[in-house]
Amino acid sequence: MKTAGKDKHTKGAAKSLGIKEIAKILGISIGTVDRALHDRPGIRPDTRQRIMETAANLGYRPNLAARFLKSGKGAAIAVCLPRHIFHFFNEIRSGIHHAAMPYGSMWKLYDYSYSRFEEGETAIFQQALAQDVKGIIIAPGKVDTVKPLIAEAARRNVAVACVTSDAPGTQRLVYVSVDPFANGALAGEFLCCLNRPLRRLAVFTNSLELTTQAEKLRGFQESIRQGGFTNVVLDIVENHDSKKEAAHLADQLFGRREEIDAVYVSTANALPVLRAMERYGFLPGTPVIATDIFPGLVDYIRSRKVLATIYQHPEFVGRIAFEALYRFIQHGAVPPSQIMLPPLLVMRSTLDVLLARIRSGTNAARELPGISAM
Amino acid sequence: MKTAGKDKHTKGAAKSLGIKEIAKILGISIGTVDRALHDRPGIRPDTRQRIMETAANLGYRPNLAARFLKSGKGAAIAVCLPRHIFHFFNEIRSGIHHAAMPYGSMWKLYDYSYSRFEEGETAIFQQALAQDVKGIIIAPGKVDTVKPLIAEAARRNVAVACVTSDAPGTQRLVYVSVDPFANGALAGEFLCCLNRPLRRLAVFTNSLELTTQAEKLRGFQESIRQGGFTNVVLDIVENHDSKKEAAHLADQLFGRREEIDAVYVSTANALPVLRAMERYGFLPGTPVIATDIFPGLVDYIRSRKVLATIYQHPEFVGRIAFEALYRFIQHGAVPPSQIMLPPLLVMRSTLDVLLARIRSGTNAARELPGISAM
DNA sequence: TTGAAAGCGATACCAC
DNA sequence: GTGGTATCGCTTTCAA
Repeated sequence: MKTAGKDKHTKGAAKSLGIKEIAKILGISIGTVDRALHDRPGIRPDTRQRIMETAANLGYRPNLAARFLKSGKGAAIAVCLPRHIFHFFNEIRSGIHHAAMPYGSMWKLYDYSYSRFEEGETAIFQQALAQDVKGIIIAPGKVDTVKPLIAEAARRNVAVACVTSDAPGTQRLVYVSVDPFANGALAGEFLCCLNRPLRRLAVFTNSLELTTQAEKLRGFQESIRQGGFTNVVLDIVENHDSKKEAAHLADQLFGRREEIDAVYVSTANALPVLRAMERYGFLPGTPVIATDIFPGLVDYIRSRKVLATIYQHPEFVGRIAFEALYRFIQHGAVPPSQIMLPPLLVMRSTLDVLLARIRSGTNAARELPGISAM
Repeated sequence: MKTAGKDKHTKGAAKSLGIKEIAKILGISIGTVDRALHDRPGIRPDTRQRIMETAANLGYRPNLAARFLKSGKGAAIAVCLPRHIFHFFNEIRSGIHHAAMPYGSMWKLYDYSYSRFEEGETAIFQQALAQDVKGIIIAPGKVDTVKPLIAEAARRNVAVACVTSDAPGTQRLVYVSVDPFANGALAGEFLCCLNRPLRRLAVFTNSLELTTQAEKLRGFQESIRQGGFTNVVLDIVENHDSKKEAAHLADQLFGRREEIDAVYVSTANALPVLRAMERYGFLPGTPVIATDIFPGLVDYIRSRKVLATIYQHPEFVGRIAFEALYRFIQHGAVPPSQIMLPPLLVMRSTLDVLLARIRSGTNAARELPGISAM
C-alpha cells in the first residue's frame, strides 16, 4: 500500500513544549529561561547559551496567547489611508482587517482615515505616531511630504508599510502593490492582441509625477513596442484625480474627432472619459481598458463598451501589507523591500465572480468574533 | 481641522471588563456567567437572561487569548490531496499552511497526500477520519467514491471542504474553487477579442465526466456564442490526464493538417499538445490559451507561442478553504455552499510578477516564526 | 442550579 | 544570578 500518506507532518510544536519543559530539562527555573529568551540582564552567558540551544533544539515557540494574556499589550498598528477613492482604499482596509482577524484582540488596528490624498496625511500620521503603535500602513502621496514622517517613525522604531505607492529613499519597511509596470504592460499587451491597427492611442492618467502612474505608462509603452507597433502616437492626458478635469480634457481630446484606435485609463477615474467617448461617438467601437472596479464601471463592462479592466486586488494588498508588518514586528522577519502582485484582467465573463468575491470579502471583514457558539 | 481621523475605532475589548466583573456586578460566580454566555445546560432561564443583558450592556467581548490559553485544544484538520499534479496541489497545500499559520500550535494540520487521483483516495480519507480531526480538505475525484466517505465524516461530525472539484449531493460543508464556468468563458471571451475568424477550434480537456471540465467547456462555448461566432466547429479532445494519450490524440488531430483557428487547453496537461502543434507547424501562429502555470509552460508564454494561460490561484483556494473550515469549526459560522474565485488571465507581461509571487508564497509557508524579538 | 478552585504558558517581581 | 510564585481571563471539573 504505497498510497498511504507518509509524512503525517504536524505543524508547529509537536506537543506542548513551553518554557516550563525547557526549564525542567535543564534543571533550572522558568524565570531563568525567560531571562535568556528575552536577552534580559542578570544571567550568566553560559547559562543563557545552554538555554538558547535547547530552546532551538526543541523548536520552542512562545505561546502568544499566554504572552498576551499576561502582558496585556499586543501590538497595535495604525492604518492611515485616504477616504478618497473609497472603494479602492476600503478594500485595502478590509484586507488588513481580514488579515488581522486571527490575532483577535491581541493586535489592535487603529483606523486613521483622512479625507483626501495629501491634505490630511501629515496630521494623521503624527496622530498615529502619538499612539503607541508598532506599525503604520500608509499610501504615500507626495514623497517629500512623508519622508520626514517616516524618518520620525524609524526613529521611534515604528515599522512603516507603504501600499499602492512607494516612498523611495526612506526607511519604510516594505512596499506592497500591484506591480505598476506589469499593470500598464498588461493593458498594452492586451491591446496588441486585438489584431487592430494601433496608430494613435490615448492614455488617461492621474499625474506622471506619481511614480506608479509613470511606471504604468512605461509598462504600457514597452509592451506596445514589443507587440511590434512602432510610430504609435500617444495622447497622454493627466487629470490629477479630478472628475471635472478628466471630463474637460476628454471632451477636448475626443471633440477633435480625430481617429483614436484605443484608450487606456490607468486610474479609477474612467467614467468622465467614457462619457465623453460616448458623446463623440467613440463608444461603442473603440477598445477601452480601464482600471479598478466600481459601481459605475460595471455596466460598461457588461455592455462590452469597456473591453476589460485591470483590477488591482486591493484586498490582497492590504492583507499582505499586514502580514509583512506582523511578521516583522512579532518575529523580526524582514520582508523583501517590495512585494509586487500581479494585476488581474477582468472581462465580462469574470466580472460577476469577482464582484461576488469582493462583496463577500467585505462582509467577512465586518464579522465580529463575538461570543463563540462552539 | 476636518482632516483629523475620527473613528479611532479600536478592535477588541475597550478596557478589561471580563467575565469576572459581570459576576461581581450581579453578585454571582464566574462559573454561572460562563454557563450563560455559552448556552450551557444547568442554569435557570432568568439567571441566564440577566447575565446576557448585563453582558450586552457592558459590551462584553471575550478575551480570546485567555480562551485559547485555557482550552488550548485547537482543532486538527487533515489535508488529503493528490501528489499528482504536483505544482498545482502543492500550491493549495501551501495556501492551507499559510492560512493556518496565525493559529500557531493550536491548529494542527495533518498532511495525507496520496499518489494519484482516485487510487489512494479512499484509504487516505479513512486514515484521516481515524485521527481525531475536526475537518478534512479533499479534492474529490469521482463523486461515487467519496460519497460514502463524506457521509461517514458527517456522521462523525467532521466538516469536509472540497477544493477544485465538488462532491454534489453530499453533506460537504463547502466547495472552494476557481469558477470553472468563468474559467472557460474567459478563455472564450479572450479568443473572441482577437478579431480573427473562429471557424474551428480545438479544446483539450481531461474528461467531460468531471463536472469542472464540463463546466469549463460550457463556459467556453457560451462565450464564443456570445462573441457572435456561430457555426463554430469544436474538436473536443479528452485525454484523461495522461501525457501519452494527450500526445497521441494531439498528433492525430493536428496531423490531419486541417485548419484550426485557435486552441484552448483546459487542464495543466498542455505540453504534449503544444509539442504536437509545433511538430505540425501550428505553432507559432495559432492562438493558444492554456491553464495553470508550471515550468514547462513558462517558455511558451515568454516566446508568445502561448498567448495566455488561466491561472487558478491554487494558493488562494487552499487559504480560503482553510478559513472556511476554521470559522465553521471555531465559531460555528456556516460558509456559503460554494466559494468561487475569479480566474486570473496571465500573459507575458504579468508572468514574472506572478512567478515571483508563487515562489515567495511557497517560501513564506516554510518560514519558522522562531523566538520573538519583541 | 450554582459556587469554588485548579490550571493553561508566559511575565514580572521578590527573595535568596 | 537564580528560584520561586502571583497573575492575566477563561474553561472545566468537582463539590455543594
